[in-house]
Amino acid sequence: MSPPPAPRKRTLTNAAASPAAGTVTLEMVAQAAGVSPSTVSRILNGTATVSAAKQQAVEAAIKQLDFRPNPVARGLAGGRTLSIGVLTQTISSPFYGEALHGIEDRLERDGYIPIFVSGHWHEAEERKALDALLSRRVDGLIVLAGRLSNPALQACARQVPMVLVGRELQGPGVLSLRFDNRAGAQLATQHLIDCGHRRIAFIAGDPGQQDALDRQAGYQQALQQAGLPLDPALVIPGDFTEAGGLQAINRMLDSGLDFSAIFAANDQTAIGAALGLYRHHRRVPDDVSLVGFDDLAPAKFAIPPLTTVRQSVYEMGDQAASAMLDLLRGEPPRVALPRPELVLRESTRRLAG
Amino acid sequence: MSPPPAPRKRTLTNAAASPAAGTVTLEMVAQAAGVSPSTVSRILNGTATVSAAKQQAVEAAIKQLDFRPNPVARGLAGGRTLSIGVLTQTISSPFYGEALHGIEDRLERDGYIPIFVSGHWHEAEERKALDALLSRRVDGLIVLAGRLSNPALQACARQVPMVLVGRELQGPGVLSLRFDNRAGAQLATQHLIDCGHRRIAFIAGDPGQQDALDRQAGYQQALQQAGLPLDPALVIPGDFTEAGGLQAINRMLDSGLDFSAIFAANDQTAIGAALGLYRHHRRVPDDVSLVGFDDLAPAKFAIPPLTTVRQSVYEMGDQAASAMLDLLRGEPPRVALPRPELVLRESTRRLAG
DNA sequence: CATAATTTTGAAAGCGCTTTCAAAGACATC
DNA sequence: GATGTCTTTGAAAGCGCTTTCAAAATTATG
Repeated sequence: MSPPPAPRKRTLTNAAASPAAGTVTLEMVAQAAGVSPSTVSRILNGTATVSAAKQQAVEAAIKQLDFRPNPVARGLAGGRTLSIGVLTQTISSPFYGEALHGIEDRLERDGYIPIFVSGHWHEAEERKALDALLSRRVDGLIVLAGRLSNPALQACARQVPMVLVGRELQGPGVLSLRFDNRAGAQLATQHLIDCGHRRIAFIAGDPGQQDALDRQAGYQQALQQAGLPLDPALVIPGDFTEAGGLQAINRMLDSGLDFSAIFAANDQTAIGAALGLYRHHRRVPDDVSLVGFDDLAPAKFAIPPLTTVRQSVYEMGDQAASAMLDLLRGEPPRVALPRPELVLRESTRRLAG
Repeated sequence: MSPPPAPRKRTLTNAAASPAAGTVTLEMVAQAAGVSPSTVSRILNGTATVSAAKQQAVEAAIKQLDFRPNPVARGLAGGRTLSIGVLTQTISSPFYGEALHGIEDRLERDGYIPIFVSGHWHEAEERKALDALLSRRVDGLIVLAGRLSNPALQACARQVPMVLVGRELQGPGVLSLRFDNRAGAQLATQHLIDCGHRRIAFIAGDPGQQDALDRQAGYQQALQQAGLPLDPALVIPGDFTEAGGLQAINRMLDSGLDFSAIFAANDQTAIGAALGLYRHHRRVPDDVSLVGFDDLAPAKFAIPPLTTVRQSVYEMGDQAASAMLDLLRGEPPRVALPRPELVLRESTRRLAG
C-alpha cells in the first residue's frame, strides 16, 4: 500500500457552519482544477461544450476529491430534485410492493430516487400525500390507482408530469398506463371453459376500481363467446382481499349455489376462497377449479399452487418509471405493456365426467 | 361563500425563472405581514420569541397566502431536510413492507417523510443506497438488517443519527432495536412440546442474519429445558424463503428423517414447508404439526391457517421511527418493544397416542 | 431620569449549485 | 491584417430559506 499522497487539505472554504465537515463542494473542485464553478457545473450537466483540457482537469479533480454534487442544492438552484413522487395505496401490499420495486430499479439507473407515500385508498390521505410530495418539489408523479378525483389529479398534473397506473385519465401532462385486464380475464375464463366447466362463478373485486370492472367484463365476454348463459347469481361480490374471498365462498356454499369452478378477481381473493373451500372440505382442484389474477408471489406457494393470470406488476412499475423519464426529457413516452398470460399451476383441472 | 378578497397579487418578486409560477415564498409572507423574512423564519421554526402582534400578523399572512415552506430550500440553508432515510432489503417483502408501513405512519405525524431504498441483501447495493440517502442529506437513517459491515454502519452513524433494526451494534449515534427472537422461538418450540411432540425439526433461517441464529438458539434452549435431546439431524438449513422451506421438506422426507412437528424459522419458510408436505401427502396438522414465526399477513390465510409467533413488525417500525424522532430532538430514545406472543391457529395439534 | 441589561427585530451573509450575461478567444472571411 | 462570427469561459446573480450580527426597542436597575 502506497501512502495516500494528499490527505485532504482543508483550507479553502469558509469553514463556518458546515454540518458534515468533510463535504466537498463544487467550488472546491473548480479551485482544484483551476477553472470556474460555472465550468464544473457545465461539465456535470453536459450543458455546454467545454475544452477537452479543462474537461479532463475537472474530471480528475472530481475523482481525486471524491466529489458528489449535493442534490439539495441542485434542487434549489436548478429546480430539479431528481426525485419522483410515487403515490401508492399500501406500501406493504404484495401487489403494489412489486410495482414499487420495478419503479425503484428503473429510476435508479437514471440517478433518480423515488419517494413513496401511501394513500390507503382514502381520498383525504391521498390528497395530503400528494401535497407533501409536491411541496418537496418532486420532478414528477407516479400515481398507482387510488380514489382521488380526476380533477384533483389533473390539478397536480399541471404542476409536474404525471404517470397514472391503473386508471384512465386524459389531459395535458398525464399519461395513463393500463393493463389489459379484460383480455386477462378472458384468458382465465376461457381456460376454465376449455376444461369443461359450465357453471363458473366469478368473485368480483372492489367495484371502486376500474380493474375490477374490466376483469368482470372479460369474464362475461368469454362466457358469451362460448355461448354460455350469464347467470347473475354466479357473480359474487368481493373486495380484492383474502377475507373477501373467504366470505364469498361462505355465501356461495350457504346459498347452495351450483358451480364447479371459480374465477377470482385477484390472487388474494383466490387465496381467501381456497381457505373457504378447505374449511368446507371441498378439494381444489378435485371438487372445484380455481383461478386467480396477478400472479403475486404467494400464488406460487399456495396450496395447491394457484393457476392465475400473470400481470408482471414489476414490469408495470418499470414501464411507468420509463415513461416518466421520457416525459422528463421531453420525449414522447414509449411504453410497451406486457401482455397478460395464463400461468397454469395446480388449482385447475379438467372436469371429470 | 364570500369572495376571496385578495386574489394573489404577484408584483413583489423578481418573477424570473420560477418553474411553478404560483409559488409563495417566505419573503412574500414577510412583505404581506410587514415584517422581515428573519421574523417569519423564526416563527416558523420557533427559534426565538416574537411579539404577539407580529406573530399573529405572520400567521394570518401564511394562512391567507397558503404558504408552505420549501423543504429543499430549508434543507440547503438549515441543514435539515425533514426526511429520514430508510434502508430496507426488499421493499416488496411482506416482512419489511409492514415495518415500512409503521415507520411511515409514525414519521408522518411529526412532519417527516421517509425515503425508502432497497439493498436486496447485497452489500454493494446497500452501500450505494446509503450513499444516495446521505448525499440527499437525510436527517437520520433507519437501517433494517442487511449485510453491511459494522464499521461501514458506524461511519454513517457519525454523520447522522441511526436506528438499527434487527442487528446489534454499539456506538455513538447508533441505537439498536431487536426483537426477542430467542424468547419467541422458545414459545413456539414449547408449544410443540406441550402438544406431546418429541421429534421436532427446525428449518433454520438465513445464517447471515442474527435473527436466524437467535431463533435457533431459542429452539434448542426449549428442547434442553424440557430434557429433550438435541439431534443435529433435526436442524435443516433454510434461508427464510418459501423455496427454502419447500426444499428442506424434500430433504427431510427423502432422507427418511423421523419427526412429528416442524418449527420453521419464519412464516415464509413454513408456507414453503406446508407446500412440500402437501406434495408428499402429509397432512398438516394431522400428520405433522407446523409452526412459523412473524405472523405475516399470508399466515392467516395459509392452508391450514398457520400457528406462528407474533412479532408485530408494524410496531417495530413504529418504535424505530419514534426512537429516531427522539434522537433528532436530542432526547434519550425510549423504546418499548412488543413481547413475542404465540398465535394459535390450525397448523398444530396434540400428538395422538 | 440616566444607564445598564435584556429582548425583539432586521440587514446581510451564506448553504451549494445553476444560469444568465457579457467578456475573451478562436476561427473564418474579405 | 482588419473585421465579423461563433465558441469557450468566468463573474455574478439568484433559488428560498436559516442564521449570525448588530442595531433598535424594551425593561430593569441605581
